[in-house]
Amino acid sequence: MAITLKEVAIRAGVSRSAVSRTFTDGASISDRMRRKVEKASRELGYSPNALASSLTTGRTKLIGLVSNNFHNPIFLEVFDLFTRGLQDRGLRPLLVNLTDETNPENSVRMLKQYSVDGVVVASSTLPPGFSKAFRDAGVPVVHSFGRYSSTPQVHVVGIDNVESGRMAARTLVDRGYNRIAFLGGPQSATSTQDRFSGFTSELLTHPTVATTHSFAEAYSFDAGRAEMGRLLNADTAQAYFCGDDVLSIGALSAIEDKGLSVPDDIGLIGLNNMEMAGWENINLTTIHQPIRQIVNSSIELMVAMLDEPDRHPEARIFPCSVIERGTLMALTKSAAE
Amino acid sequence: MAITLKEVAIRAGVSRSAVSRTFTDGASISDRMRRKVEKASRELGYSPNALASSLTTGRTKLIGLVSNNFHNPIFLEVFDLFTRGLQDRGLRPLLVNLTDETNPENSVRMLKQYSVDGVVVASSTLPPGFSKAFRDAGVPVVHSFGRYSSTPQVHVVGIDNVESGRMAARTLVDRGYNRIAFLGGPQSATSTQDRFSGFTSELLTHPTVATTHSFAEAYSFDAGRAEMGRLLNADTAQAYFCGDDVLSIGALSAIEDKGLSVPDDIGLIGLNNMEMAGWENINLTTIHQPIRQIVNSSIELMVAMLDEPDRHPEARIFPCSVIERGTLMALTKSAAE
DNA sequence: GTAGTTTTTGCAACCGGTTGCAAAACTGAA
DNA sequence: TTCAGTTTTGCAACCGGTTGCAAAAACTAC
Repeated sequence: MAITLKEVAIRAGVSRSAVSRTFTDGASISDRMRRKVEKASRELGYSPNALASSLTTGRTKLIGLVSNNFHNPIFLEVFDLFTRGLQDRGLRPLLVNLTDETNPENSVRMLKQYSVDGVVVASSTLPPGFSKAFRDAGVPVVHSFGRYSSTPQVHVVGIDNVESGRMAARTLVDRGYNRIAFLGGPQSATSTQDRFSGFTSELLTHPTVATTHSFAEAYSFDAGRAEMGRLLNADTAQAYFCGDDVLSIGALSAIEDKGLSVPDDIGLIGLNNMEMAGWENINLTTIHQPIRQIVNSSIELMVAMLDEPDRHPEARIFPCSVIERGTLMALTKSAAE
Repeated sequence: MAITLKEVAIRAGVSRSAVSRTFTDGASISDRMRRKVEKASRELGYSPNALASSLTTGRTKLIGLVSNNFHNPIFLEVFDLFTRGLQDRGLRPLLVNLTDETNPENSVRMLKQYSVDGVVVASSTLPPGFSKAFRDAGVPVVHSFGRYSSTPQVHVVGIDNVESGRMAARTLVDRGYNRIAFLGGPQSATSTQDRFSGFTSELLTHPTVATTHSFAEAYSFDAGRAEMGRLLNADTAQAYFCGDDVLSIGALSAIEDKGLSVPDDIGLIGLNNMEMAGWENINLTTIHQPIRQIVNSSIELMVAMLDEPDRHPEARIFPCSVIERGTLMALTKSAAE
């Protein structure tokens, strides 16, 4: 069906090697020969079979893009950035959806069968052990939005979630709130765990501040809305740190349903700074996570690893910052209440 | 580096064919032999190279998943459904992001180089000519969310966008609105064009109803918000049909910013019935597009085509229905004003 | 024109599998 | 035991490319 190198060789009246070399840059071939081959392949509509060549070169330019975050709209942007960034470098993302799958075995096997050159794990919820499984299988791997460690076993690019939790706690305390709560994503997510741990550790230095916590079932609008709906029946926190903007926005919706208002009745701080957070009628105070840098840096790291697979594992951590908007009460010197 | 069939053969003391046949179901091999081979491969950690085998079998189980809708959150669900559905059938999605790319040539070439077994174009904005390019290149293709035609040149699965436009117009007219407007997605999108054409054609039968139209720059919250922001300064429509829920929700936000209220000041009807549309504080009246069925049906069609590539092109069109919520004024017998 | 050097070319083996074919091994009936 | 029929096995060619190597061709300088 498709035109092969052999057919081009015959038509051009040259050896198969000559055709191959025409399409391999850096190969030794004369201009005259190259022109002959190019003419023939143009006439036949030939284009080389990337998979066949991968057999001998050992490179497929296939990159496994593994994720389980298919409900947080921020990940649509993440996929957009990843796919375009990879494409721009001639790499092809083989997408693996891990929803409902927690162990790496199957994905590792599958991606090895397809001889991917590397794997990007794009997930804020999978544990480090997950990406380690790829490393152990000899596949270059970078974990984007993964858990920060000072002694990384695997390349990690993201933010320091513990610090972001601290930052949120500090911000709430500075505003004078003294009954505050953590509304996290799924408890099994490493990002939730770390944000929570930073949040509570920071509060140890403020023993007068009362704190509670709960977890939404997923990083999604609806989960945030549902969880806040429940909390409003019982909880009495003055302000919440929501582990993600989607949770905040879902929560906001639940608060409005109850006829309460933000920030007058309840304060809210999110994390991510997604586009919607900036809308006038949402106007969410939030912690900015530099998605674009994280993705680009992950891609660069991946590309670097293709040349140097045994590169020493590295953690690339980007700083977060508080984006002041309108869902917290104004900064005050003294504690409120 | 990775274990090959040959090494397994040596270890098991059998021929290479025997190993190959062990991993090919339907192949003629005795139980005793199979056990020997399985033991050896287990010991070595062998798993067959899918790409090498594709060379002789002509099947890669790779499916190109081509889209340019990386800003409409509904597509995160679409990707979720596609990737899981394909995975469940042993197929691997090779994701192609077409943002900023309007001609099919490059994608066709690239996907042929990777010998994909088929291509799913998941886009409501690409013209039919785009998917035809794949068919012309001899690649099985199904266009999901594509333009309906009674004489399809290519397999199409989706809704009848023209009819959905008519449905929206009818709904608005029935509610008694007589100054109504169309707020579409990008004008270049086929779905926008068709919804608009259905909308206006329906209004031909209601000559007393005044109508205007405009187009957002993208199918995104922000584009809807921006466009409605502009319209509120000039336009005087009583109700809008927004070509997508994201536009409606963006528009809603702009309306609230102006201090106007829905449906008292302005009526709104969307399309898609995304999850957020059901939130109490949004409560959007909208036209339901059966995403899940469309995706599943697309996958089934794709699978069928793998066995029967020359299948006659088919259009699978799913019906839409109006979901009554709170952004239109109540049904009335007489025209309002 | 010759010898030495560099570039270009084709041969043939290889990448990691599959598969048609004929020989080998097994089966069961006579 | 023999023999036809069936199943299992290995050989060798093939899938569509790449690449080391040596021969051929093209330069270079004398």
